[in-house]
Amino acid sequence: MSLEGYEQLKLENQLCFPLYAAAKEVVRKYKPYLDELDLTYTQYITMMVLWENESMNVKELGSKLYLDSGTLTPLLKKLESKGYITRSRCKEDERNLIIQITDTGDKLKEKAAQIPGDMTEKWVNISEDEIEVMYHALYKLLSQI
Amino acid sequence: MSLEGYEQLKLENQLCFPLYAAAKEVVRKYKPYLDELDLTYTQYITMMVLWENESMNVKELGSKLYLDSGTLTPLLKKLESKGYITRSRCKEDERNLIIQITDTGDKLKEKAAQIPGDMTEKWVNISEDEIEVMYHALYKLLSQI
DNA sequence: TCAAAAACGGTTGTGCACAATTCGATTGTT
DNA sequence: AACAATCGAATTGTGCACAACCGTTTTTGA
Repeated sequence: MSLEGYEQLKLENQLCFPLYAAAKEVVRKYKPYLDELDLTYTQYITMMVLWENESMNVKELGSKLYLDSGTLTPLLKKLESKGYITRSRCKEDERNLIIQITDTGDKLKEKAAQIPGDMTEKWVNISEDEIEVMYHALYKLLSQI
Repeated sequence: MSLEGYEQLKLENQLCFPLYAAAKEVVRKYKPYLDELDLTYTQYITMMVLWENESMNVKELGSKLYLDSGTLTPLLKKLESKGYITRSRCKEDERNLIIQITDTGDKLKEKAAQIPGDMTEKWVNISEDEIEVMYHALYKLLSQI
């Protein structure tokens, strides 16, 4: 151990590290619930966008999810093979791939509806105020990209 | 679109999603700085633990980083091949693998020392109070695992 | 004492993430 | 009309993350 100092390089003095670790842990907590829907977390948030918008192209989906085609292309092919969505080229502009939710995919919404409630029960000890502050700070951070 | 409702299933009503997305974006912001050290973000936080503790086994490292051997084993082999650490079995208990930082690895600390400062400049618009609240809420969340 | 259990790290397989590049379709400009 | 630039998605390659399982070493307890 060389002398002292370098306080700023300690894990405990970073905000970024608990952000990174907590995000992973929260995703992990979702797993048992999502297993029942045969969805991963990333597939789940993709379905969330599609439950609100029956039809979107990959670009729009990516901008809402902060994901690019390198992540979405294989993921969407998996959702298609599960029968939850369809993938088809746009007639007016063949560059666009139109993602549409199927009836099967839409029905999943009913089973998924209880998940957010089950999950918030896990955020014990974290007050409404804290959640509010975090929500706004995180979106501020996301807006700066 | 089936009727209305399902408010809880909207992306914008989730705390988990901005947490997941912001964590990724922050890691991405580190990349240009870490490229200069030939480190990825996960390798960087691993080195941070080792800059504070010259010698640790994989288990201890994992519990500090919230990572398991499936992630750490290949990562540590890469750090070894870069010459930043050494890997050797513990004589007293052959089950343990001792990770030790090398002189080269320790020197990296000097170059890394400016990164936290460079990064905090990017958290513009987020107040000290908000950072404080987030820090404690995230660790509360991590403690509940 | 000695077999069962636990601990530790490694391996395998799946699924993201993301940078960089490629490819075909479309648009803008001359 | 022609062609360069742009756009949207796909592809390639690297590096996590994590569950599930395995092999070896150590500890435990009947």
